Amino acid sequence: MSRSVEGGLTISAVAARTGLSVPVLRAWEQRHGFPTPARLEGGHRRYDDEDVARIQRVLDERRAGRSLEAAIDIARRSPEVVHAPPDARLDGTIHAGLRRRRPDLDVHILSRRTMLAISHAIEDEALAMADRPTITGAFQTVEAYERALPRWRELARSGASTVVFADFPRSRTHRGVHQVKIPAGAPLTREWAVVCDAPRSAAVLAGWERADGRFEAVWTVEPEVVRLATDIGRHLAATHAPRLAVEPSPTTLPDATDGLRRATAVTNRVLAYLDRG
Amino acid sequence: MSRSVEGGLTISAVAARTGLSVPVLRAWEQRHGFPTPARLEGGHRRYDDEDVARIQRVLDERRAGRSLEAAIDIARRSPEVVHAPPDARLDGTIHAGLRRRRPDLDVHILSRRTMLAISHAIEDEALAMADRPTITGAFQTVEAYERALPRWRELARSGASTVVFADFPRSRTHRGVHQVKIPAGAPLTREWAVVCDAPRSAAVLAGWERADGRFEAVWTVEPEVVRLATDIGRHLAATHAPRLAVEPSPTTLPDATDGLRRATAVTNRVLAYLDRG
DNA sequence: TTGCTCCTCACGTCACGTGAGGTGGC
DNA sequence: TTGCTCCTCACGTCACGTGAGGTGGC
Repeated sequence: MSRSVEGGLTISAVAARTGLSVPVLRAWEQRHGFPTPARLEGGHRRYDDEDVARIQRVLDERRAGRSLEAAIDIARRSPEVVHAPPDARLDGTIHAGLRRRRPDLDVHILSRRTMLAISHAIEDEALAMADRPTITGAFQTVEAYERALPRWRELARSGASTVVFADFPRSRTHRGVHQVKIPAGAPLTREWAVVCDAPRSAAVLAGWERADGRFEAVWTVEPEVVRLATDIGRHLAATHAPRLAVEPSPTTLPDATDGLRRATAVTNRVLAYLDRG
Repeated sequence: MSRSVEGGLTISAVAARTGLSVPVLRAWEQRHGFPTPARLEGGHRRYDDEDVARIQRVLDERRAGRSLEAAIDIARRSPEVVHAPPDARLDGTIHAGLRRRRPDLDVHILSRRTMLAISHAIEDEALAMADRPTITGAFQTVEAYERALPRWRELARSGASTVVFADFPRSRTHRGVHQVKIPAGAPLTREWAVVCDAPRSAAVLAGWERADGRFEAVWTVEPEVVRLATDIGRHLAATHAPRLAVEPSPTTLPDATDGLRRATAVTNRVLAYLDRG
């Protein structure tokens, strides 16, 4: 667990947080050239958080029956997550936090109507799968939250943990929902986000409202991004409402192999909503 | 290659068409219980086309670095493809052929506007990936085809093979595009379909127009379904224009592991079109 | 009948984690 | 100094394909 003066992680620190043994880390490097940590002058390895994230990815793929070689190949190609320390000014919203760490995500300009369709699609999918999702929502105003309330009551009932942001008069936990008050003028006043983090129904939509009323948004079902969004939401809740006992993020990552089904399912729900309205 | 009187495939026939050896087929069955062919009274195995399709799926997953056990698990869970002989009356359109063989596909009622958005999204993705797609399109009328012509010229240039159905005056191959004349009154006069079959940009949309002007449609990026749609398209072309020298379907299946990226990419393109219009 | 298929037993190779054993930097 | 890390060499197990060897149904 010790961090060296130079800021890198020792091999035993990486072993501890990945569950691998020290010899395995060395064997992987020798046999597959992965990971390739920095070296001190004396030859000692120093890993960074990026290495750890990629190792976790390898372990996910191995659990899904992939050979070590194939899993490493996939982890190597997976986009880089920027590990920056949380910064209240830079990560004021889920959207901003995602974009800062995942510059590869495509951003889309979406109308309010489309935002609503995607939000409903994600919520429906979570309700349909009923796999105890960890739910996060950013609503701008209490009125917006109240319009969503019937659905969100149901979500909270079926879910493991629910956090919502809006301009509540004060932060509190009500009927199992952690309501976080957005301070006046905070970036969160412009955020519209829905995050569902569960093994079989993971999806995230996060956007901010521009002056013209349209939204700059990202959405995806990638497990790593969904988890990142959940983490950012937890962090924001802890910042703005430190006294709420918000549960930590789930320990297991959503199922990557199920992503195709989820993406198609969510999309079809979105299309149905847009086509109907 | 020999089919027995009972209609099943012998072990050597299956070996020949999958590329596996006969001992391997027996070893898989003994060690993993897959496949489990029917047995003649004397104990000889008899496989069916479904077994062959699932074996192909296992081989795809193995190529993607999956262990034999994991690959078999996936193939076991993959939905059944109904192997029915092609029937001109029942498979008069790509949509009908897909639904007959894949009853598990979700059907959606979509407006003309949404159909157009999905079609454009699939075409854009094929152009963006530029991985020599095999393209199939059903346009109802020559006017509809002509509206799409600029895009489809470009698709045909970048693609390996292009087939389009419309009420052309006659079937012919023009500038590398196989134009198939739809006979008056054929079910194809109501079909709207776009199929892009390529390793990294596979997707299919297939719908038929109802009396109210809306479409009953399926869309997906699943490799097996895309390939099925291409096959049905080839078969329809051969039926309606036997003299055109239409190339056979590609030999390699689209990349299953890339499905998530494709699904998200196509969806985002669809949303962009819908939001814009 | 010929050639195919049945079965069991066993082997060979490769992937991958683990451990020993002696060394030097942190 | 203590404990950690370095390295190489090697082993053990498991997954998986292949082959032999004798048999009986197609």
